Amino acid sequence: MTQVKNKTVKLKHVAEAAGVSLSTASRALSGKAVAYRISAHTEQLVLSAAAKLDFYPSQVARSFRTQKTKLLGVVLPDVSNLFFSSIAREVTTYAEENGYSVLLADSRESTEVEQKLIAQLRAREIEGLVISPVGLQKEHLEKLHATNLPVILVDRGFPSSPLITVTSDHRKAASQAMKILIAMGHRKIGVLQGIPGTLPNEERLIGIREELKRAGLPFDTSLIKGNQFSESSGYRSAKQLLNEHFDITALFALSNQIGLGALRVMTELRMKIPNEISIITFDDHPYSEFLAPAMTTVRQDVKTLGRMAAELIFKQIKTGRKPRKKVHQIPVKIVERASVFNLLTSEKE
Amino acid sequence: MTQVKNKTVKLKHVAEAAGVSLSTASRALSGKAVAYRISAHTEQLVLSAAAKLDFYPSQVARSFRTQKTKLLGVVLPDVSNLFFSSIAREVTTYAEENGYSVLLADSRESTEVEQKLIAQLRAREIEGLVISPVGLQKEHLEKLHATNLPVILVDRGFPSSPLITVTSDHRKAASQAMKILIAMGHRKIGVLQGIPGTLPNEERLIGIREELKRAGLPFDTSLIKGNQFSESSGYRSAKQLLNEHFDITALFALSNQIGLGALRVMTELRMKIPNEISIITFDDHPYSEFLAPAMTTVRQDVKTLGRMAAELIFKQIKTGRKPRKKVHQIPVKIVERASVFNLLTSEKE
DNA sequence: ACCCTTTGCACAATCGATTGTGCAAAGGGT
DNA sequence: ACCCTTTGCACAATCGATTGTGCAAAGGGT
Repeated sequence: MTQVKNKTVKLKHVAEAAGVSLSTASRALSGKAVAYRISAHTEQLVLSAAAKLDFYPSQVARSFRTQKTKLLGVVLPDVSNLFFSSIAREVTTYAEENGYSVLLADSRESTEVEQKLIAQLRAREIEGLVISPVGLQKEHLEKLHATNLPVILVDRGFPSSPLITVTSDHRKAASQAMKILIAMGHRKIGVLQGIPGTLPNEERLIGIREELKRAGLPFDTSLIKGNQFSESSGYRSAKQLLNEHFDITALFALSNQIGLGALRVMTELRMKIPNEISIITFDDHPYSEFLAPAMTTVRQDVKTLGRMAAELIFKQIKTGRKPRKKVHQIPVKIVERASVFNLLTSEKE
Repeated sequence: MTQVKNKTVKLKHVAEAAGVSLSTASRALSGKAVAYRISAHTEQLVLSAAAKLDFYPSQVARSFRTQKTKLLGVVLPDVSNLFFSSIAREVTTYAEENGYSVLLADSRESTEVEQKLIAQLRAREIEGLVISPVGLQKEHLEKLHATNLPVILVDRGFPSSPLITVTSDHRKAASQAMKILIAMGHRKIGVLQGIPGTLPNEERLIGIREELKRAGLPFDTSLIKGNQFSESSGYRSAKQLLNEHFDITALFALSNQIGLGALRVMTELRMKIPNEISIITFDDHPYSEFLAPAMTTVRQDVKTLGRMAAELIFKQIKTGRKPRKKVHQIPVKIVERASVFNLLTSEKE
């Protein structure tokens, strides 16, 4: 359907121009000429008429008739965060390659708007949903899942849920980061957490606890602060932690935004990293290596996260079957740079 | 239309359950009870039947009938770049508030895929398009514009085109940045440009030239390198520039990604910023102030860019009239930090 | 009691494509 | 020459909502 100055060319016009019926025009245009024994000659008539009229079929009429929208929903808590926008990019690119379009929505870390957005997307009859949910409630998602709408969760999942999830190996990631800190002699490590109760946060805490235990160190919950994966939460909790525990030597920030908040505190307090305080932060970033000092980070394989989510959703859309494997864990990589001080080899301040 | 285990509840079922006709059910549900004199009692019957059946109307059927999709297309050259993802966020949020959904597409800086994506979006009958085009070709966009589809360009526009554009005041921005460099005593300034021929790039070059002229300095085109707004282009051109001009004291990077490439060159060459080389880069970033050293940047008001694009597109969709003003220029702000060396007050190396 | 207006809803067309089916004409075999 | 198969297309139903219009019943005025 091409709109030229309020006049829309429809299949009817193509059929008339080619001197054939609607059905013949439709079949010729959708490459079904052979299957329906349209002669090569009529096929050409239709194709050239369509080309001349600059016709393209209305997707909404087609969707309506075929009951397939070729629409994929993508819901993210913050599209402007590199972590999520990278996932969005992978998924949209993959979708486009498969002839699907992506409806993108931003839940702003609110379960309430998340639910509204999902309702909107369902009304639009998306064929699948890729979502990084806020992660505190799962009922609305499990209901969706039970409905047979293909749903893939990215990053934030739920323990022992039937929902299919693609996420990093948070536990191992956190434990490895802690291992580095401990190996460098750090004993009192503040944790700047994200949203308590969300899977990434809890898994990371488990990893942290495991590593502390392995080193024979106590798991002191007063060293864990924060309630959002945001810069402001990181800022507040870093400040509070440094206030309450004068002898903290290292901070572990559980997201890039939280890390940013911690950095702000350090500049305000004129605390030198790593000499006065060591930092490791979750999520690598192009800028990480150019920070003062270069930041040691936990790099999630965001490309693979996005790509696997895309692959899983399309497999499900095509086969109509849910994958057996519930949780797909992607390995992470610690990128060691210069933000961790070695308390053992260096002289202490 | 609610799907529960392959069974879809349609308006028909609601009407039957309420014991009314399709038309009455439709009108009761869309709040037209009063206008069509549906009694409060029947209205209630319909509403509770719909609630009980968990009915919601099929947007595709509705779109098909009303010829309104309530769909907005957004096309960006790189969704994962903070500059663009921030625009995406503003536009999607605004769209959602207005009952519209956003179809997001990523052109990967290719005019060819941009055209394909636009064709896809048109086939889906979007009611408006917000696009940051690649910026080298405009014919396909002007054709769209002539078609009466509301189109708003963001960031990259075209000189003397009927297309409505929201963009920063690139000329003034670049000129102010140059003014700072010149005031600090820099005379030989390398420019790491983006895609030549695109409006932001050309406007920035004009601003640069104007400021040089004002200062009585020559505009040396051999000091301008680069062909993409990407990190790799920034890397290559910074390297080349430093090779060919041993006496360059400052670099002006025309995008955040380009700046990243320049930073990489400096670490490889172990050149100290700002002592050995000064840098100003376009586009501010949360990390900019924590870089080594804190980066002086040109901060585009990306929220306003996105918001104004959203406002303009919806005004156009609602009124059906194109705004008279073609180019909406948003002021920028220079954020002075520590990446520019003052050659005049400090001793020279 | 009669007529006119208002109330309260139902009928049926419609949006633009896709697709199962049917039928005439052409072709082919004996 | 007759019959059967194949070729090549057209007819008409259909997807699920919205909306202009019409009509019976109720109400109201004199």
